[in-house]
Amino acid sequence: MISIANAVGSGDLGVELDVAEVESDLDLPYTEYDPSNYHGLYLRLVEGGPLITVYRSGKYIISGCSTFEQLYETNDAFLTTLSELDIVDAETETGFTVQNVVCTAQLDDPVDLNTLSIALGLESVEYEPEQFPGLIYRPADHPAVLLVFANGKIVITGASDVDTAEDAFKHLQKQVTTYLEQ
DNA sequence: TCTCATGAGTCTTATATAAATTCCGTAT
DNA sequence: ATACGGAATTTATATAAGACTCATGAGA
Repeated sequence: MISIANAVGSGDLGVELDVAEVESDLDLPYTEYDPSNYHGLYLRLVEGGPLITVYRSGKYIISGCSTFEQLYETNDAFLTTLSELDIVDAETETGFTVQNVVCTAQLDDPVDLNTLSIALGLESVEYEPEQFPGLIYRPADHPAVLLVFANGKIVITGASDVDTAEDAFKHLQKQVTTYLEQ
């Protein structure tokens, strides 16, 4: 009932890098390094696949994955590629961690966002339709942020695992059901 | 027929959300 | 000098506005 749209993870290679040099050493379908635009080196191991942003410090971010499996596989492939070029040791432990998961879900029915903002409690809601069509809900006891749209579509973001996102969504569903009954 | 204008329809961008990262500018 | 905020990236979501293309009509 909820599906992952984007998973983001980060790790640390533990070595300082000359990212311009790394870019030229790699033979990838996509690389981009333009310090005047951004100081991170962008890499894609697969065309159209997840994006890896590598920094001078050796820290890196992988984004654009639609499953955790793809995220970890991308991380493994990235480390393998780097170790083959002797940029890092094959045994490098990067402490790769999932940082954020963006999920989508759908409520059974359309919702009136003005009514819902009152039902959820104005203190935890931001809803300014002229600025953005979605209602922004930050549940007090769930570490995630939900975007609720009038047609019932939901975006859950800010959670570091799917269970947390799912709990937050279930909580929202319960609140919506309660408000419908009143 | 050719050119210009206007209309319609499509496409892009901005708006907002989270997280990691580093660097640059500003403010104290 | 230190501290802090904004910048770019990804992704779903939905609105509006502006940019843009193509067509058709009218006037010359």
